[in-house]
Amino acid sequence: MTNRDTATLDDVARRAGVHPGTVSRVLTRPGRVNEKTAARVQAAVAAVGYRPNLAARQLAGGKTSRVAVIVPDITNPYFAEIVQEVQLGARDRSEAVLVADSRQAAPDELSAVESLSPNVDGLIVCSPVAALAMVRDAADGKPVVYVNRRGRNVAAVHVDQGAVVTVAVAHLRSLGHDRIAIVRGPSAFWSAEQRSRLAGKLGVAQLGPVSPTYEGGLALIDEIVDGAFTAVATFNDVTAFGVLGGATARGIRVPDELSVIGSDNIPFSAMTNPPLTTVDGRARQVGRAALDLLGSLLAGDSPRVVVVDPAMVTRSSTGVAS
Amino acid sequence: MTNRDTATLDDVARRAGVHPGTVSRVLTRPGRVNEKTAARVQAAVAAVGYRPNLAARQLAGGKTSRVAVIVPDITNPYFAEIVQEVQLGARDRSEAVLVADSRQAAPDELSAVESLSPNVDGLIVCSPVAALAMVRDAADGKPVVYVNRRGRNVAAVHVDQGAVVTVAVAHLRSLGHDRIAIVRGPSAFWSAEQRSRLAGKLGVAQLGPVSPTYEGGLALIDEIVDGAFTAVATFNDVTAFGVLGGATARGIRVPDELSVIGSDNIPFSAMTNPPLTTVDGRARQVGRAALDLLGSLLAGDSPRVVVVDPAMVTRSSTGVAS
DNA sequence: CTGAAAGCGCTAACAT
DNA sequence: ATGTTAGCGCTTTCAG
Repeated sequence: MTNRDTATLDDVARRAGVHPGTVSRVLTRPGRVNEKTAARVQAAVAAVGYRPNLAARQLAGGKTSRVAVIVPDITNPYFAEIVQEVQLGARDRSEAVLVADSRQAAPDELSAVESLSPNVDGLIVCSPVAALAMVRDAADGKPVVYVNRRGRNVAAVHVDQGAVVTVAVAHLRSLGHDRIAIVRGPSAFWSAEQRSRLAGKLGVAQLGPVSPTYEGGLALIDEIVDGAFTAVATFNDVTAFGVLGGATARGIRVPDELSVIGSDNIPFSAMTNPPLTTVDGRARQVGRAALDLLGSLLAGDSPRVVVVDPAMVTRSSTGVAS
Repeated sequence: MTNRDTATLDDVARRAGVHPGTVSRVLTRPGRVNEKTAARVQAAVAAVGYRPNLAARQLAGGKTSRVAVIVPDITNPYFAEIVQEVQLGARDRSEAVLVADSRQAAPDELSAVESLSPNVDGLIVCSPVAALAMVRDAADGKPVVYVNRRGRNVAAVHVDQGAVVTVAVAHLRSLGHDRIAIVRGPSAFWSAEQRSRLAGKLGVAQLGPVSPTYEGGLALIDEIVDGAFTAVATFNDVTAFGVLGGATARGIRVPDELSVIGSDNIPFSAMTNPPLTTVDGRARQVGRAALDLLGSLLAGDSPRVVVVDPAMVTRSSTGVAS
């Protein structure tokens, strides 16, 4: 009916015949207490089914047992997988996960960080578009891990963007293509800028920038035809779907007349017709690494950067140059 | 650098020249305080940039300003859209959103509800597979809204499952099909059972049950061929993608030889080849309604059930019977 | 309508 | 190694 009375720390203390302070120590600082009393306390905890009151804990000690994840679009399976992985990992550390969707708008991103940070132990910010200094300020001292963005002296985990381009272009060249274009993503994205830089070095043509959506890809087909490209590497899988759609609409056969390669390897990329060749962005690995990194920050380590290697996934949207 | 000192309620009180208790009243029970003092307090709040400490608020008063959403699979865009919509709405009510992914396993679902409920004002549980009574118990008195599941005397918002079947079958029949099959979803799903019941009444053949995944759909193609069905309505879009994939693999042309109709209308369903005809499950509307309903529960209203009408989305995976 | 005082459940300094 | 004592910042009685 109503709340069954929740056992409190004092209840545990009473049952174990110790002072509440001791129970607290057992629960938060293992080792600083006698083994036998600790055991007795643990038994009492189990016996009464004690569950710590997080609000009280936060108020007294500052620890929230919550982390926040901010994503540009939870509807994009790449980020959904990251969130899922973070949530799984967090569950194991008995942390809850707050999520906010920034719709890749800097103001929303900042206000999410600002409103969430007082109530979490740390934050994971995916593909931030706001200036890193502003995000840091908004986080107000709480540790933050950046995903797919790096910066001076901040913790980050990101896919090796240079490798994404290298690997895609190498795949295409091995198929005999020499009229290759890569599609630029929005310039607010760090990843887009990184790829663009490398594409320049590789002497590969660049299309766009376009928004990383189906429509963005669809709109590209004219440029592709006009440029007589035989192969195109898109910014992400959804954009690749758009290119595929545009090709179908124009009667261009993939991969016979045009090779298309995506990026991310979202599950749906295996379900298109033809199945999409893509570069795996390792969403799960990224999510897991981000949480681990946040954990190490929380433990007092200094910021590190984790670079994740992408991987070619060859399916049927790429073929030998005609 | 470190936390810029956060203004406290006492600071506001001091600045406004009133007692802290009064500030609290102004903030939580508008109307119970003199207009002029209220205005003065509001001014002080703005002046010092006061932000309430949620932990303290929860400890003292019980309100958390958080809601939890539990989904079976955040990676499924149908649920991602619901979550996105809930988060958007929650932002407007300055509530934060906790999310947990239950992987459609009853134990995970229950433990998520149990661990989250003490720290939220209410919960939205999507497509629960655990018994409703157990979920209610796990929620320990916190209001819960069920999505796509109904039960005795509980608040719920769900798509009219009967209409999903009716609409799909009507569409197919209008195209001249009379060898129609519907695909059953897992029997733990309320929606699956509802549809199955109606399919029985409609005299439509039933395939499965299969898991609501790509693989589930893929595996169905033999049954479809063996049954000489000319049209199939799947449990959700992802399953439809599997059927599409299976058809392609067997050289069966869609829609010429087989009409396929999905359910949900996830964005990707417009991006397949051919684009999928499907029944829109109104994810955003469902998400919004769930949050509103939770709000009304929180306001003290009694549980209601909101039924959302699905809508036919005709694209190119269905055609006239051959 | 507003001031005063108590206390939510816990952690962290300080004692012992 | 454990007991003791203060609060954390807020809401909510209870007075007046």
